[in-house]
Amino acid sequence: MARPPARTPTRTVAPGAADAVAVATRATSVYDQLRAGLVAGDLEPGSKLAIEALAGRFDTSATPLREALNRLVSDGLVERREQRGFVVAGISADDLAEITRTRCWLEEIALRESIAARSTAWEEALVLAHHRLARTPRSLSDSRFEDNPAWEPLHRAFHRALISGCGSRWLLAFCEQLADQHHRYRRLSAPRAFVKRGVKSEHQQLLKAAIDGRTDEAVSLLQAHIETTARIIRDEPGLFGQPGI
Amino acid sequence: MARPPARTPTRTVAPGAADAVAVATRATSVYDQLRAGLVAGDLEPGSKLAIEALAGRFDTSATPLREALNRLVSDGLVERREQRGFVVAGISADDLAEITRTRCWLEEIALRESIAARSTAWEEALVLAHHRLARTPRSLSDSRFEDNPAWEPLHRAFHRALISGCGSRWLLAFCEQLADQHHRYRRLSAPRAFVKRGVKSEHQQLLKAAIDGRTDEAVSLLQAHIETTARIIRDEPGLFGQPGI
DNA sequence: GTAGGCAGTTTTATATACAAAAAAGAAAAA
DNA sequence: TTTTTCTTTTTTGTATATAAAACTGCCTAC
Repeated sequence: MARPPARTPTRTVAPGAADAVAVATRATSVYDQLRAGLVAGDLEPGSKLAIEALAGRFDTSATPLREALNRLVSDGLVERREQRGFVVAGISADDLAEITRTRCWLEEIALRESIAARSTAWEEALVLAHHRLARTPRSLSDSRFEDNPAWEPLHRAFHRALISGCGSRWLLAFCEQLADQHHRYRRLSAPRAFVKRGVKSEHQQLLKAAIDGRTDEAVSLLQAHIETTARIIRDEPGLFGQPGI
Repeated sequence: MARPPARTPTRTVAPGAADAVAVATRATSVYDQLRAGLVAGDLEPGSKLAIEALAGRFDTSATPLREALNRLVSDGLVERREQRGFVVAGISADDLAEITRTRCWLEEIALRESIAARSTAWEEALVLAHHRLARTPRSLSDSRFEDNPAWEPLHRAFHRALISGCGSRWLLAFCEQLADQHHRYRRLSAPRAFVKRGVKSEHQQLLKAAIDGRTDEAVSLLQAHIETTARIIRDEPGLFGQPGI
């Protein structure tokens, strides 16, 4: 499921105000870490998530670990096998296609609504997010691809900014969930593949179209952006089923 | 969140096949029961979900109960207050409006895709679902409204059948989640209000339009259906904030 | 050689025990 | 009376212990 629209901010530590916000609970901390690892594709799909082993790894006990795993099931990152524990969610070409299609549908609506309701604050936040993304190199090295860990969060922030004005926390949560899924597929497919396309220019055009209120064009660009990424993942040899023998 | 697309069937008991399906775990059983109660509006929004009390009520211990609550948070039916336990998810006019809007958006897509991809199997399942719904009275009594518990599951099944051909388990899961939310609002607003409108005829028209492939018309009818229900809930006096004093 | 079954081991799911944080209440100060 | 501070109680969150289910490997029967 998508986790529900974040009524409670995900932040777990007080920002420094007088009114102390509760400190992160152990289950939440494990959830965050495991989630990050799953989205980053660190764990192989279908592999077992043994309670004891993980409890040791995160220096905690079974109870908070099970809670974290239960939450991750709702995120679609973990599968629960009743009486048989938990495994990392599986992947398939079909699933990727469904995620892609659904994401295109949902982000189209969200983007249209965002643009229709556009405000100065939204535009400014968008420009800012784009600026931060644009000045951050995708790769740490010029000659070969070496993932810049700072890039992805900014990329996500830009896409979030695009649709943030849609007026539905539910829709935003759904989009976020689908984006997480996409991200996982991307990381699983080619952890170190070099991006050959002009992602930078794609973002640039998208920004302009959105700001200028050219809705249809912005939507086309966004969908093309999503679909291109998905295609690259899909065509990666050896990701699904039989490796490219 | 939406819970993820149901890869594992929600059914928890073997359907009778030779290959025994794992029996429901305690956490799952509690989850199912609590969920039913929440969706049925049995618990007041914002009220505390005390672990001990609930554990006693369901004749189990804290661990499975906490797991169930964690899952319900992802469904948006329960809120987690870090270090302060769990409460029944709150309601508000704004939230209802967002749910309604989002549901209209998503079900429009799902219905369009379903109709575009329509098959004999889909049509027949739809007709069947409608037949079962149509022959089931909304109220057990003719003179005054007395909820017929058999009606709602059939209603849900009909709506699910409408969009079931959309080709995205993700989208279906999102729609399901939003429908659950709507259902909860409906039950909270007027547990015993008499329905004055021609729901039956609305369904009839919707069925015809869908089967005949009149997509735009079917979408309009579906959205009107959703919005009418939402309006009735919203206008119910005393649901949100200050009661209608 | 393969299928079926039976002990032993491992792992899951649940119950219980315990530490720490929050809530409630009582007493003192403004 | 209202506010504040300190204790007491309650409840949450976590660790550990235990029962039950699933896996493993070996043995037997066909």
